[in-house]
Amino acid sequence: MKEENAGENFPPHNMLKNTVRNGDDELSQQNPVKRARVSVRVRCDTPTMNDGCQWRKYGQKIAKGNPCPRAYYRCTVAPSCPVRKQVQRCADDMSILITTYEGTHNHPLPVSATAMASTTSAAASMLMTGSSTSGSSGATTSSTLSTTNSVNLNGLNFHFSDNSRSKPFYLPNSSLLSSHSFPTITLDLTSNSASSARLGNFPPRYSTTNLNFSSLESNALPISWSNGVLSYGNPPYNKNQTGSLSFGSHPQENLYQSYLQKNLNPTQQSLPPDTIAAATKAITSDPSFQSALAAALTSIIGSGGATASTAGNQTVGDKSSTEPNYPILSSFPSTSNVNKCAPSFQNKSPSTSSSQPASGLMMFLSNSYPYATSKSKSNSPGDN
DNA sequence: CGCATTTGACCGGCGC
DNA sequence: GCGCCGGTCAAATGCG
Repeated sequence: MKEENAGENFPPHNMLKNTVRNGDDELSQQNPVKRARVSVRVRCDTPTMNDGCQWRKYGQKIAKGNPCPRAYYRCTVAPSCPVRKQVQRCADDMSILITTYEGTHNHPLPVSATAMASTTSAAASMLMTGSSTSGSSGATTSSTLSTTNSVNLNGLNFHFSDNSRSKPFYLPNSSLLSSHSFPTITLDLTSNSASSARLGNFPPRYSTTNLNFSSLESNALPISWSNGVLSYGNPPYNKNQTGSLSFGSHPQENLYQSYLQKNLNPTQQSLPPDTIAAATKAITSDPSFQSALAAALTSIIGSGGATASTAGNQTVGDKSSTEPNYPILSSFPSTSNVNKCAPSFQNKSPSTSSSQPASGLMMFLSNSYPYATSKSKSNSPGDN
C-alpha cells in the first residue's frame, strides 16, 4: 500500500506533488476504475460535523459559484490514513453543510465513526457495484431520462443516480462533487423542507447518488438497535466524545461485510445489471444495510447523547478490529471538531463535546443550530 | 514548545 | 494551445 500520504507527507520533502496524487493511488488500489465518494448533506450551522474521526484541515478554497469556501480535511487518526473530506456549505441554503468523504480508512475508527462509515461504505459499495454494471446497463437509467432513482425506506429516501456518465454534480454551485467520474452518493440529512427543495433541483442528469434522509424521525429509524447489535458505550477512540455507540460484540464492520457479501460485493456483483434501480432496491431492502444505516444515524445522534445517557454500560466494541483495513469507505458527519454540527447542546460543552441527548437527532436533522464555532480543533485524539 | 489552522502559491486536469 | 478550476502543499501565525 502506498501510503504516500503517510502522515509524513506533509514534511517538506516532496514539495511538489509532482506526480504523486495519493488519491489516485489509493484509487487504483482500491478501485481500479473508480472510487465512490459519499457526500453528506446536513443542516448544520457549525463549520463542520462530527463524525468521530480526527481531521486536520489542510486547505481551503473558494469554489466558483459558491460564496462559501470549501475546506479540505485529512484524517489524522492514523498517519497513513488516506481518507479526505471536503466540507462546504450549500450556497442555496447556508444552513446546509455538505461534507464529502473520500477514501478508505486504513485504521480502526471510533465506534461512532465506524457506524456511520459502514453505512456510507455500504452505500458506496453498492453504488459502485451498480455503477460498474451500469456500463452495460447503465444506459438504463439514463435512457429513462432520469438518472436518479429514489427509494423510500422507512422514511428514508435514497436517491441513486448514476453519474458515471453524466455530470457529476448536482448542486449548481458546487463542484463539491466534482469528481469527474467517480460515483457519488449523497446522504441527505437535511430537513424535508431543505432537502426536498434541494432534491427538487436535481436535474436528472446529475450523476450523483443521493440518500435522502430528509424525513428522519423516530419512526424513521426503525432501527434495529434493539437487536442488540448496537449498544451505547464509550468508544475506544474519542473518549472525549460522548456520544458514541458501540457494537456489542462485533464492530459494525460485520454489518458492512455481511452486507457486502450478500449484496454489495463489488467484485461479484450479485446485483442484476439492472442498474442502480436494482441496486437501490437491493440495498434498501437489505436489513443489514438498514441496520448499518441506523447505526450511522444513531452515530450522528449518538455523538451527542447516546452515550451520555446510556452510556452506562458500554459495550465497547472497540477496535476490536485490529484489522489493517477497515472496510469503511468514509466516515460520517462528524465530530471531529468542536464545531461539530450538533445540537445546540454542544454549546454547553465546549470541551468535549458531546453529550447530546438523542433528541439531538431530531434537531440535528431538522433544525439549524447556532454557530458554535470556536476554533476547530480536531477532535479527540482518540484514545489511542 | 508543539500542534493545528490559515492563507497563498503551485500543479495538474479538463474544457473551450 | 490557452485558460479556468479544483486540489494539495507548505510556510507562517495563533492557541493550548
